[in-house]
Amino acid sequence: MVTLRDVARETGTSYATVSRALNGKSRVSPVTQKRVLEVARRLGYRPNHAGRVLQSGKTNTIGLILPCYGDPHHNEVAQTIQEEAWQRQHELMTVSFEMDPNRERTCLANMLQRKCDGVIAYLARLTPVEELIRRFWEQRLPCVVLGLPHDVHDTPVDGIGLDLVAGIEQVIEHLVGLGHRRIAMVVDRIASSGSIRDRVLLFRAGLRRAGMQDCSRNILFQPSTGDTVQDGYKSADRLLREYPDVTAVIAMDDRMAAGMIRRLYELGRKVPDDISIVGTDDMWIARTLVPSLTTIQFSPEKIGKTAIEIFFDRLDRKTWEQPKRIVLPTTLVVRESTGPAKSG
Amino acid sequence: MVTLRDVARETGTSYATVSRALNGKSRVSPVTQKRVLEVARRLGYRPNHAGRVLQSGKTNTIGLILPCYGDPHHNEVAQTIQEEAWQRQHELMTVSFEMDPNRERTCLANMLQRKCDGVIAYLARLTPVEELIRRFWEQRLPCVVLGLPHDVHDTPVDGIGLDLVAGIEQVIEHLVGLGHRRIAMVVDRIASSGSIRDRVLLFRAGLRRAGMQDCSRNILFQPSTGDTVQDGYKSADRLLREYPDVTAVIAMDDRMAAGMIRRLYELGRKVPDDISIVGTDDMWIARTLVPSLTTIQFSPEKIGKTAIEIFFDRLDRKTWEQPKRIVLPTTLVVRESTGPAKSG
DNA sequence: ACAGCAAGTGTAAACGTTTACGCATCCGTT
DNA sequence: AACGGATGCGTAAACGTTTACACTTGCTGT
Repeated sequence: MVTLRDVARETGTSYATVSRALNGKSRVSPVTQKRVLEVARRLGYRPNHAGRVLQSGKTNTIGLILPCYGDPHHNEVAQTIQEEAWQRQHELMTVSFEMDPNRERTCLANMLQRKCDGVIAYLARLTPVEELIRRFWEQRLPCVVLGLPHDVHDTPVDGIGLDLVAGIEQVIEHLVGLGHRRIAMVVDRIASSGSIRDRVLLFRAGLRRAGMQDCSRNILFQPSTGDTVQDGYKSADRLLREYPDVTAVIAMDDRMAAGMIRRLYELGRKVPDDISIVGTDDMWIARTLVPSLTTIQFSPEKIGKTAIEIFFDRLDRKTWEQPKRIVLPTTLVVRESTGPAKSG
Repeated sequence: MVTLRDVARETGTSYATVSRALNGKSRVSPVTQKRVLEVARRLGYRPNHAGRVLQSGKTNTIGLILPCYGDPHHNEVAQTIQEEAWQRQHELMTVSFEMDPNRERTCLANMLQRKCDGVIAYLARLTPVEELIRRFWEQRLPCVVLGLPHDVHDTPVDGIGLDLVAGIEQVIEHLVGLGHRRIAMVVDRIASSGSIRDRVLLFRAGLRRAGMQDCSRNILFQPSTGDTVQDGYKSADRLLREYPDVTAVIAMDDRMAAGMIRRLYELGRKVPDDISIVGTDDMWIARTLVPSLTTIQFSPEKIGKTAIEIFFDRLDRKTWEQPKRIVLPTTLVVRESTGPAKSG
């Protein structure tokens, strides 16, 4: 491994000068600088990250914590964040806890060891990691939680929520307008995102508000196999068996909807003629499926950009008085998978 | 920030003892250890990663470099790698260069600063980063390249390739057996994976071997929008216009195939009745689409596990004589998107 | 009773950087 | 001619760890 000292020896200067020449923050004579740069390149010098971090306290790295690789919506958010981070000369490093609460804790704890300057995270649930979250705040480390569930108004943490109230309201309105009266929601038992629990609650509230009874029975909990599509596939069978009179379904996300549509197709049920399906997240697949999916859209760009904004605001030590909470709007995108309720 | 010294002061010992107590590698009296652990917990001590790395030279982290978040196949591989890494007490940190050759270089260069113990990487092309790759080898840092293109037999690097020769052979055989004589391949102009170029070459060779003429015209290069599905969507229009007599298409990957199928559906063309489509990668979407996709399957588990195996083999300084190259088999999964060629 | 050994702990050095401080040197001004 | 300031660079300290080494105990075996 080539160090500053090696470069210094070869150049005939002190290693302080080499450091200065390479960083360009302090004054060095042009002649020396040129020589240093040349020697450094020739020797293949790379600054040691650990040494640099230890000294400067800055990693120039943002940690992104995801519940799983493979959620297209999260990936799109990651992409935006990556883009913004890159523009501000920061690196993005992503870790996934694969829906394992254990690993979720570990990931957060790891980040507290100063592996990065702060964190942006989708978390499954907040309460089990609240203590860790508090640490971030106390140590003045930026921590932005995405898809913030409603049950954590007291934890001191920045977050970006989604206006699910409005979103679900719109869906129900849309479906009711199409004549649907018996609507169900299909959900993974191990929810990938913290907001799933909220979705269930809000769905119930929405149904009640729309004047439908028997709301509590309208949630189909599908045991999770770890493969959301598969869960959707299986839930279609259960739906037909256990909720035979339902005419419209809201799926936890678009992957689940995709699995359901596939199974319904195999079983000879037509979407939306026999049953209407609404997805969530507006993943790329929603536009592509046949039929294309009616879905609740959250703008990944907006989420990513807002997250980065809050992050760098904190990083620049602006203020640490109050947690920032931003709620982003949702849009219902109507496509082919919803239609008039089957009469009868 | 709480350091070893803080804990030592509070415990009334030296910081060396604290370190020993916490790591448990050296002998400490049970009494002291217990007290140290308790104080450490009370103060909320977290070992500083940079300090630890600087001293020990070990990061216990594997770097995973991907061309983009959002490729489902890569994500599945990432998942397996994550799993294996976790079992061996290593963390996985993922970075994506979003198909930007510039960032690709930067990512690799960053990893050379010892941010992690080594790297597993999908690279777009090897030649532009060959110099960096060589550095890994020289510094005895594990570097496993996935989806290894065929043109880099001389670079000293470990790699896992896929038996595309056999894969494409099988596809052509399958299609020819169904009576197809005019087959095209559709490809992104900016290929996401290094092996795309190979796929094109091997496809041509395969056609030639199968006795078809005019092979050179059978590749449709679709300018990339960065959204592979969109590219597939657009390429369907071009295909019908520019290659009207083609009866079967091999798509660069399943997302592209999905886009094509969607567009063909909108244009009233039936798959596979009017045109057969073959995908690549066997992403989750392949099983879910209507019609489900005939596709070339690479086992993500196998790729991930093999990569990890090679990685840790290197890490334990076994041998550094020769690059390891492993070629994994491919399987053709026949589903609904291919059928008999339309006669006439 | 004393050598020898093991267990437990403290001291100090190292890992590779950045940067405050201080010392030369050089130039321009009086 | 002498002085002041700017410029360039070397010295040293610091960041938080781990660990080799040495030192004190207390114990065993002769």
